[in-house]
Amino acid sequence: MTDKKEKILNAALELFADEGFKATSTSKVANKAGVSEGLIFRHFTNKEGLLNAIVDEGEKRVKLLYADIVLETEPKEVIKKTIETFNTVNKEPDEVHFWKLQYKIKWEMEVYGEHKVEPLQKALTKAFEALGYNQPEAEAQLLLITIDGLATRFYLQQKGFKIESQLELLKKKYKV
Amino acid sequence: MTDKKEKILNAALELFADEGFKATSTSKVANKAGVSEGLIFRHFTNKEGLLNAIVDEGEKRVKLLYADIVLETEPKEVIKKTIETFNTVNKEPDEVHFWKLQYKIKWEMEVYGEHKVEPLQKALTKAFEALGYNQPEAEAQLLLITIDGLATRFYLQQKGFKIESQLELLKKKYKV
Amino acid sequence: MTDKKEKILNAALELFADEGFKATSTSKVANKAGVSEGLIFRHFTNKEGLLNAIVDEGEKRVKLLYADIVLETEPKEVIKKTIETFNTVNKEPDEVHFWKLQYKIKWEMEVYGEHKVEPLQKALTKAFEALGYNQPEAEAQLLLITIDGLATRFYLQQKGFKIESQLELLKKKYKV
Amino acid sequence: MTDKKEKILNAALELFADEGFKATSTSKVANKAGVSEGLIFRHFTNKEGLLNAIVDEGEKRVKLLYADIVLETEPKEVIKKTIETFNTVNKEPDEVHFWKLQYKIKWEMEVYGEHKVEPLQKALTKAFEALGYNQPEAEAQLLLITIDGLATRFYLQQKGFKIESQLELLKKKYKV
DNA sequence: TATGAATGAGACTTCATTCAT
DNA sequence: CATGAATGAAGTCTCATTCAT
Repeated sequence: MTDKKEKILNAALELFADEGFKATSTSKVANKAGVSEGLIFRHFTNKEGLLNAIVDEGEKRVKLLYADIVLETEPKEVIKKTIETFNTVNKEPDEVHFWKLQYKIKWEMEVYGEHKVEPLQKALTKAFEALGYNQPEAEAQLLLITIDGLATRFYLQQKGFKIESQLELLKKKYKV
Repeated sequence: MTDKKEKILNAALELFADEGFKATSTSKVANKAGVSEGLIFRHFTNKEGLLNAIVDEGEKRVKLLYADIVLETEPKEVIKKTIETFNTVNKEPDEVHFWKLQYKIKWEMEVYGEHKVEPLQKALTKAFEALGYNQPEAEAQLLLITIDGLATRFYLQQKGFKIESQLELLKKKYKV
Repeated sequence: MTDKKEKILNAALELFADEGFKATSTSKVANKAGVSEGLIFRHFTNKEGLLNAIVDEGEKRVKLLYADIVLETEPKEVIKKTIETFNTVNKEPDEVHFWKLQYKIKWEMEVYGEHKVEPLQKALTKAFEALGYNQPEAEAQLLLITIDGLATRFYLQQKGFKIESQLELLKKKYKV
Repeated sequence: MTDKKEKILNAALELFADEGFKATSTSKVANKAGVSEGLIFRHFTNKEGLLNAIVDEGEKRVKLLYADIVLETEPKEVIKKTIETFNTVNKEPDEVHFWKLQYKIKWEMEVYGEHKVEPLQKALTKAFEALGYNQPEAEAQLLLITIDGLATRFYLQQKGFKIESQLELLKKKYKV
């Protein structure tokens, strides 16, 4: 990957995340990347190709993120790690743009990457089952949705919203 | 409100909700409304004015929706109604576009209409307090966020996502 | 048809004929027509739509041109008129661009409007048959191709090429 | 001539012939030739240089083609060979692209390489003179134009167009 | 009130060409 | 000789907005 290609990717990530895909012009991306507009198309074919490159790159990160949790055998640990992972990772300053983009895309493109979460959801279901919950599958889904909701808030209005205390409350509720 | 003005409003609501604000051209709106493009500007000044008209109209509906809950005095009833309101209202076929738009706007415009929920959040806080929860404020926020997350899933229309059973599970958890 | 729409059509006809379809930019057309570039697309959707509008308009003229010949009953007159029509009509100053474009398009788009000439070819075939030619169909085709070739020369290099004398020679050969 | 230079030439010939000069991008040529785009410019300076190289190369072939005819002394043979040459040569599968390109260029660049045909035209004029035709020069021109017209049809590939029978008919007309 | 022709800015994209390696 | 990254100008097209009627 050349230096300029990377610069395009980074500029696009930040702009797409902040202003949305449609609202970000390729010229704005080129400008921010310090690159000619044409280069975007030489490297990514399309504006959409640029988006895909970012999303694909993200897919990898998500898998990496879940890998650790999925391998966990202790039920309570699975739940705890699920909650904590989101607390720590999503806030890495470098990654905020990336995650914000993931959320933005859900709405702008109406693509909900369900398949990405599936392994995690299965691990959680097993954990709730082991812990004797009545509807383990529904519990797993509800927990993920709740965390998703928390992340949504976090990315939309960082000012004043303390995600940590909410995650602590969650942990108490699940006794993990 | 004239007949044509209303038609514009409805067409815009549907298109903004389905394709997003930026991605919807005024000509598409005019087309769908069966109206000349110029008329949009006579009635709403500009494209953003059209969006505002829709959002303002929605503000009223939201207040109406909460009015009932906020007046409730029985703590458990407050929680129960909060959960149920979302179950019933958001699914009225005619209103789906409206609510979907609300969610889309949150991301596209990064405007989170927190003030709209404030009265509801206060009522919930009081309810949790009355029921002896340790962190009533955080509890209220968490519940609203969870419901928000459920609604998000619902509007993104994941096939097979049964919001009712999730809401039932929620009610069990809160024993309401 | 509004004034400006007509101006676009005329400018495009002239430019397409002189420089070719691909080599003529829509901005050049707009410029020559004294019109904003966007108007081209409002009226014709596409650059290709603009071309089609011109070609369609031409289709009508071609039919009109043949109408007279096709109705002729005297065999020799059919042949004579076929030759003469091309001599007179194609040279009407206003029409030169139009006919040149027709020839250019044959090559640039590789569309040979065979169907347009069919009625004329049939009339010619009948005429050659009546006059006792051995291969009337082939004769008809050959005559049309020859005239086509003459027109080609005429439009490509007006300077010095005397189409009239060639057409006179043709008439002598067919004794009409 | 290096291997790669030749490959560029061949790719360009085919593409220019099929899609036209303007419509063929240098990148398409490079792609088809299996060569880097830059190499085109090292070898041919610019896109037009590439076209010229092809045309020049063709000039030689044309001269070669006519050489035989021009040297012929028997008048009827001159005419016969003129007609037959086009029948045989233009259809050599490998050469179709080359000849098609010649015709395309006539229209796209409005360059009619009259000088190329001059020696042939002179030879034909002399032949018609010897055979006692009234307007030998005009006859020579008309014959060439007719053959040109036939070739045009042939290269535009009208399905069902049998150039051979047309050329046979021509030969009968000239009694050769 | 309502239309629809018209505009100008800017969007995405293509492309011939240059240049460091 | 050969590559491929990079550029800048230009091309097609979209769109919010204006305005005469």
